[in-house]
Amino acid sequence: MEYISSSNKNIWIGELIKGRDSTKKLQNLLPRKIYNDGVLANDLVVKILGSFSNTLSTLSSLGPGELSPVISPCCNDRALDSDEIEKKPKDRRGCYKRRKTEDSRIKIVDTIEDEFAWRKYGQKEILNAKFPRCYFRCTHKSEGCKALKQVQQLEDGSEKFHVTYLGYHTCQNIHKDTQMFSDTSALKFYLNFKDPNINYSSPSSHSTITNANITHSSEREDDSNAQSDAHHLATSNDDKQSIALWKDIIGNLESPHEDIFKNGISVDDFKFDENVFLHI
DNA sequence: CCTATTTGACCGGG
DNA sequence: CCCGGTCAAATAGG
Repeated sequence: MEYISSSNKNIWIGELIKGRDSTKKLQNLLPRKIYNDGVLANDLVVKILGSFSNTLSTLSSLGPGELSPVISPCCNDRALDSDEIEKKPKDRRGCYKRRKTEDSRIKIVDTIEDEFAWRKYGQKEILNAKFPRCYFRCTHKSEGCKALKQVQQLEDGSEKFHVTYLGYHTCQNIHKDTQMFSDTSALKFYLNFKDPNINYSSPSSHSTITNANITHSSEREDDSNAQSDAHHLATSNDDKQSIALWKDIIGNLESPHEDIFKNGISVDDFKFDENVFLHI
């Protein structure tokens, strides 16, 4: 297996960013509601974006020499001596990489419900915040889907929630069909939020949000996720421009920079998340 | 049995 | 070392 060098890595990242940005432009060019064999064109674009984003975030977090199969130290079943008590907590050092904060979409909504199925994996008290922050990951993580979601209730008494989406869904069957909560109180009970009537000392809640798109949507949940409303921006469908973008994207994938693959890495070494180009 | 949630421990960036 | 993000054992519930 080939090792990654820092120069190679930058080339890879550059190519991926070009592909991702072209895909975003293409998404804005796509007319709404293009179906082919029941597949919505924008859904495909979203999946492509997801693959770009996930690959970029994975690649960005890798250091030199980490391209080959990543084996975390904690996952090595080092031989446990018999005198090593089983209750000893595991050494989890190096177990997880923190994800870059890029590609986050922030929304202010009045329900944490959206069309995706999420599984809660954590909750934290945040310093100087009245309400805890809840952490969710996609239910289909086992399929390799890296989408995450963070939820925190606003402190302005508006009963709204600050939701941050991180990463994109790459899973199949991403749309869930049922509503989990019928009303806000059940939802708040579920989230285990503190009683908003109690006075907690909370300094000026500054809202400096960087590196993210902010969307205020007070109406319904149907645009609570960037993946479903991104094509709102679609205005023109300039076919020539569209074709050029496709060529740009596919070209990036099929004939990558010579330097990338000259060291014995072949395209066969890559396994794409989905066969997104089959229908195109 | 299985899957989902809870919750304190753990990790790592700043 | 602090704080926020994640892990994973214990627990809940179908």
